[in-house]
Amino acid sequence: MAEAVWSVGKVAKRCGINVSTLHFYEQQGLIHSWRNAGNQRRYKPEVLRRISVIKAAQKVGVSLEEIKQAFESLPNNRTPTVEDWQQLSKNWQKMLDGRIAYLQKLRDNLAGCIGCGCLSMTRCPLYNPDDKLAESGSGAVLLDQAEQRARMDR
Amino acid sequence: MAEAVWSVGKVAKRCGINVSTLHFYEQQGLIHSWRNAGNQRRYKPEVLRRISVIKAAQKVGVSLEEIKQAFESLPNNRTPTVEDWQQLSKNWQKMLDGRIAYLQKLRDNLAGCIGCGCLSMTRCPLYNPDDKLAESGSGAVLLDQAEQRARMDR
DNA sequence: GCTTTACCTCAAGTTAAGTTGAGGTTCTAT
DNA sequence: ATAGAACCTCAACTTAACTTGAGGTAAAGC
Repeated sequence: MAEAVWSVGKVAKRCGINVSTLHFYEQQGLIHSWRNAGNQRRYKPEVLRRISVIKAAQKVGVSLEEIKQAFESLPNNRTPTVEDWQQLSKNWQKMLDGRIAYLQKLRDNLAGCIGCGCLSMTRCPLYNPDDKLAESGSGAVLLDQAEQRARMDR
Repeated sequence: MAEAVWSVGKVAKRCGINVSTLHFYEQQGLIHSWRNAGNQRRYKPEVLRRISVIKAAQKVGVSLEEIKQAFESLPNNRTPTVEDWQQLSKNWQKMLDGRIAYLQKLRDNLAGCIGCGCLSMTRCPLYNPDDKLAESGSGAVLLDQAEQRARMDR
């Protein structure tokens, strides 16, 4: 069975990150520890889950700041329960769905667009400087905005 | 019809970016210009396409370095043809497909994982420190790696 | 008991991707 | 022909996310 208390070095090794990164995350309020008699950091196994989530999130481009905010929904007075984590998971899924949708649209538009040779500033979705795809969420947004631009340019 | 030559300010405005960013991109070798008699930058309309691609790529987390490498497949002695851009588009699509696959796996694993409460270091995909999902591309990679870890841990 | 390894703090350095500012020149519009 | 907008260079600053290093303490192994 796993021990209930982890040292900074153990956590670092298990997670494949540097000790300095753990110091840093703690300083940023992303993880927490207490100290032993000799002033060394001690962790609950819970920290491993947090770090996993941090790393997973970073891979998809979420900033530490956003991660921190997500973690604020977790209780800091007690160890998060399954339900606490499930709630966070739900929120993340929405975000992930959004990102997936964005990527898919981008891929599909690139196919028709990047190689089309049209060079029409007013029509080509790619030239749209301020598309809000990630937020807007549904439909042929790129094309809609291209239409709007075409109208404006007249 | 659009003029064949653009000033730095026009490009910046059209693309919704700062003039300083154009200077920066040029310095990084991502875009090119020539100078007029008064030493001011002049651009071919082609630059708009480049910037659109840069911006689109950045949104999905591609670094300028990677973008630069992708651009190196474009000819620098002549204006890129439709075929040149189509080739780049193809490469990007592979990359985008990879990222989409990664996000989908992540989302699905989060669903089963983040809220499961298992805390089993050896089994939980999320604890896998060095997953190479993005590169490996296919199959139940997360789970495979969790298996490997379980074996190693014995 | 002693040595080696792990840990501590705090300050400074690093990389990416820009931004800001000073000091000076060129365009453009009236 | 002149004012104001746009442009130029170069250096320094900014933010995120860490890393490195110095100088010192604690813990673990033999």
